[in-house]
Amino acid sequence: MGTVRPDAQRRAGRPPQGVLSRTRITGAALELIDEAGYDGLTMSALARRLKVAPSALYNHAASKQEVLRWLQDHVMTMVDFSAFATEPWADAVRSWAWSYRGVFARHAPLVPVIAVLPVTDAADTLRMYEEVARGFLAAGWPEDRVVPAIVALESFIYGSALDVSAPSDIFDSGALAGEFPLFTSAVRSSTGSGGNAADAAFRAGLEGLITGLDKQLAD
Amino acid sequence: MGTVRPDAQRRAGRPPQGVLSRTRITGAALELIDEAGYDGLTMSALARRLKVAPSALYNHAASKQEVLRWLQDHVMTMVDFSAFATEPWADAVRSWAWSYRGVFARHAPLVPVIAVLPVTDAADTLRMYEEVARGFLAAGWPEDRVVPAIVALESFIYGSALDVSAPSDIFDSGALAGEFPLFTSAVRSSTGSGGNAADAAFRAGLEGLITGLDKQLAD
DNA sequence: CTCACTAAATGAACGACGTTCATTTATTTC
DNA sequence: GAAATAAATGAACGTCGTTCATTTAGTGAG
Repeated sequence: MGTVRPDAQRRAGRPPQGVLSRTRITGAALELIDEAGYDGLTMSALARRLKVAPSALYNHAASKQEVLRWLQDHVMTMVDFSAFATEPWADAVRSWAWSYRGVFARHAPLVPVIAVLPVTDAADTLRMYEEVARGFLAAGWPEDRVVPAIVALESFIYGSALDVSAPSDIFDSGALAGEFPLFTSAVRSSTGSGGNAADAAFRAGLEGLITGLDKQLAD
Repeated sequence: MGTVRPDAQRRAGRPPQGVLSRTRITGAALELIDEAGYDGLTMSALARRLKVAPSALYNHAASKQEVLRWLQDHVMTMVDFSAFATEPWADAVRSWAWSYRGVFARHAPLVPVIAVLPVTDAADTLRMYEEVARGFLAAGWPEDRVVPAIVALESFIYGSALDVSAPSDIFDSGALAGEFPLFTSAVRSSTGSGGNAADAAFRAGLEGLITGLDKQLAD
């Protein structure tokens, strides 16, 4: 009897073929974030986009935290670490770090999530670490110093990713400028020289880290 | 007629002497965090501790965000930057950075707040920046490179503070260990050598940054 | 083939949280 | 002394993450 109603609401009960999956949820979450930012990423909005009731999500993800974990692992695939296979260590680190920061600057709210979340079962994330570790070892790093060095670089990268999303006038001392003349003047003279402030800080720190770590290796 | 009832509930209307203030709200928030962590820091819990209705808080703070801003500024006073007045640049940076990281490791949830929040009207925060800037200038840093260097150090410090609050088994590759042998082995050999993993990474990165930045200055 | 079991959807409901608003009372200002 | 402002109460709201009973479809054992 009933004709097919394409946009009709789904009846209750298990649908003929699966509607949801980790992949589809992660994809929808990414689209949502691009359109509405992380504030727009709510379980309801996610469900709406997937044309599903919010509670249906909980048949696949145990919590919103888990969705964020999937997201983090997926976002990690956007980081370009290919240079470790071809370039010398310093160049590879430089290219990897810029890519890494760029990706997470657009996903700053994930940073606190990542930093605290175990990497277990995050295959894509582990893939990156494996290749980066290979690059360090190939450059002659002793095995026991590889992970601390990577963690140090990552800490800098995460902090810098947060810094990118800061407003450009973050250091505006406002009415208190008179009380803090040295700093106020230094802020002016660094922004005055053109170019993005966050980029300048990242470049300075990254180059410092690269030469500093390299020097540690020589000792 | 009515005897004084010390623990009686307050009547509506403005009380004879002020009950709330920025200082008292910030203090109560800190106590609350110490006892119940940042998850326990809700406007209701804050109000309860101050023996006040939740809505009363909004006569003083425009939002919870503003309370966090106060908190951030207050927490900043716990950072010890006194070494800039007495020690040589590298030693001062080292001592400041360790203190800074230590403080914010205990206040990791503030990190994303800080990184995005303008410093305007945060007098205590500006006080620190002023003194740090003075130290850099005294060490011969050109004015236009002071702020990028400070921001680079801060980015590293914030990222490292997040790292401290990560679980120690964050790099446990679990069932996937077989697929990523180099990284898995490197993780084992770095944790095996005793000592705190986060501390080792922070030390490596900080020393790298200090020598790297110092070298940039020489050029 | 059938029957139990499991997977996956709906929709109603909950509790917590941040926040707003009308109201009341005290203090400050003119 | 009157008017304006500051600061409290208490009720209410909307959103969000999450749970649960219910319904339906696929799956596997005998």
